Amino acid sequence: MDLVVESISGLHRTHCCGELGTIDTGKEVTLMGWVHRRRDHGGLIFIDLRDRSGLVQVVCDPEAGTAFKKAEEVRNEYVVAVRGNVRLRPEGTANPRLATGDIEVEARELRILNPAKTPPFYIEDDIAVDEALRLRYRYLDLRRPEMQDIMHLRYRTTRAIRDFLDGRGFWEIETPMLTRSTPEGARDFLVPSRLRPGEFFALPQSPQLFKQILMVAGIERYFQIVRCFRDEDLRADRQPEFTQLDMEMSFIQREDILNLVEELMAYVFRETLGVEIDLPLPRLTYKEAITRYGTDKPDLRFGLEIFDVSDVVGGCGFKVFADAVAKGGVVRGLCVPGGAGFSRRELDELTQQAVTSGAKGLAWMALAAGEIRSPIAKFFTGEGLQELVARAGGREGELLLFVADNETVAASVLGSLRLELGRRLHLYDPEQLAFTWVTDFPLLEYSPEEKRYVAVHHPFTMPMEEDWPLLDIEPLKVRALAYDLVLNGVELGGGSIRIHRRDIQEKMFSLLGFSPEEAQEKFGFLLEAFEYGTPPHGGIAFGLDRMIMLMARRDTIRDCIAFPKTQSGTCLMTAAPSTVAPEQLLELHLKTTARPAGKQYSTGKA
RNA sequence: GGAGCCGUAGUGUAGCGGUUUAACAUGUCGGCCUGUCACGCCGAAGAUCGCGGGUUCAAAUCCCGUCGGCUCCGCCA
Repeated sequence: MDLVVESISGLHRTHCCGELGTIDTGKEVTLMGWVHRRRDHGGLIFIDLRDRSGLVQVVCDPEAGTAFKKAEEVRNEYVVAVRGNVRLRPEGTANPRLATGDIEVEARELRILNPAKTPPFYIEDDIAVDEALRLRYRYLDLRRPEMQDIMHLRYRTTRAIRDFLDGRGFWEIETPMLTRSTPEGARDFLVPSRLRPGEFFALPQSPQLFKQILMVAGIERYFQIVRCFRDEDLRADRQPEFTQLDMEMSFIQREDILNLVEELMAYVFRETLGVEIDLPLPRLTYKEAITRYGTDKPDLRFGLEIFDVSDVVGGCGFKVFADAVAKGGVVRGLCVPGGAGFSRRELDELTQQAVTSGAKGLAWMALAAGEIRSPIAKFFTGEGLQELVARAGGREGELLLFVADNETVAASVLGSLRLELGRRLHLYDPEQLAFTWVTDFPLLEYSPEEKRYVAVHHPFTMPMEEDWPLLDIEPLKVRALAYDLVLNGVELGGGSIRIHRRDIQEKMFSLLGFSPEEAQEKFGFLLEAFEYGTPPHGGIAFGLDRMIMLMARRDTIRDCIAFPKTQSGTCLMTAAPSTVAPEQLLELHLKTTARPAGKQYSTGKA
């Protein structure tokens, strides 16, 4: 029998598959969806019909006539309409693993609305399939329930954000996608102007300048859920286009923003996940975070804090430690529970990781029963050893790890070891949500490449008032009114109180090495706006994709974006980017110096 | 720009110099089957081992290059 594709006409969907239950017994329903699976018993055919809401079993009996005939033709992922009656399943055939497992739909009419090719992978959760294939066939990947759940979670999250902010008097305002390239920050994506030969727009890295100008404009409370673009290399949690929740408020101070954001987070997590977040959220200063956790985005799901023994090893017999302290560095370490039992190989791996992240070496002491095993124990007196162990807080069965270096290196090495050990030793509950604020970031850091100071946050960040006197003396010691929100070791977002005073802004530019002319050239429109009555203001921006990633417990934001790019910045479904017709380039007054050679985006198979 | 891992029927894997006509599972196709739900049973088809070059009597297997995917460093105010 030739496959007959039929019209939807005359049929109206009455229910969704997943919402049917025993309460619907006896009703005539019309369902539309995809054939999830077909079980053909020769004289009886079962079809699991799937739509966005779930699955329901459809039974086709030979007595149903043409419906049975058509059920024989149907294959996986065919799009069909079924009209029939809901009935309780016969005694003993209910399926408790299926939400609709107590009932089934007895097909009276079956229409094949569209056939389908056999998909390259299963349309179900937990598939083990090459991600490239999923991206090539993203529309099939997105049919899988777990992906639909994430897309739905994302929608529910943005809806909750809008609800909350609307209730707090925020207005959502759109800002341009075609804007001006600005210095500082990431590499811009450029868009050539056809009407202005040789000139370019840039896609926004964030709406930063526009939202500040909206404050000058008297909007007072602005937010936007907005696409941002940064032409930098990709990571599991970084895409060239990503979505920010961007906010800005006038007439507020830091506390106002932190409090508001905490309530926002509590609201969103309650509404979407049903999770209660304890407020207020913990706060760490940047300095505390670096000292205790070795990073400015600490994972507070577990302790394993860094200790400092610099003052007790100053004059010790172990030259590596003593020299580090003498040169103004530090000796810090970790006290690893259960680590005394680590094998030689495990210690080598940790050492390797320490070296990879910048350490010159890793010293260790295993606090075994009644003895201390350590290659460096011999450099210490018995008393010195006791003091060291005591200061590290080491107890029997534990392993002490030491890094001696300058403060920056020691922090980053121990920070990465801490994370690795946390993972290895299962020191935390993966289900836990540990938020923390990190505040008081430095205003500036020195860039050896550019041989000048650069803004840690951005050039419009307000220095803390009590540090203003340091601006001229020790700029690197100036703290900023900048803050990050961190969740489980992931930077969710960051913001600052902005400079609204001209004199401070000028000081900032001069510290960054901009002459007044350069500042005018680069940010003139903003500076001009600031001359017309700028309210004190500040704001914050969140990476929505990362937030969804953590809420959905995924390892990459690619799973939280409907159509993401690969690590090399391409789209495997559309094969973007691509070459364009020579006429297009001509219109844009462009000539390329390169020609992409033998580009191939298929997965290698036809 | 750099480091590492991966690439074998549609899919997931095995094979890692020679008893291989490249194996297994699953999917696909055909037949049988009236209570299955990862249905079952029988049968069949399906792979230029990502691509190019080299070493060798002999390469899926070793080497080099290249393309693609992933992780990380640099980069990401």
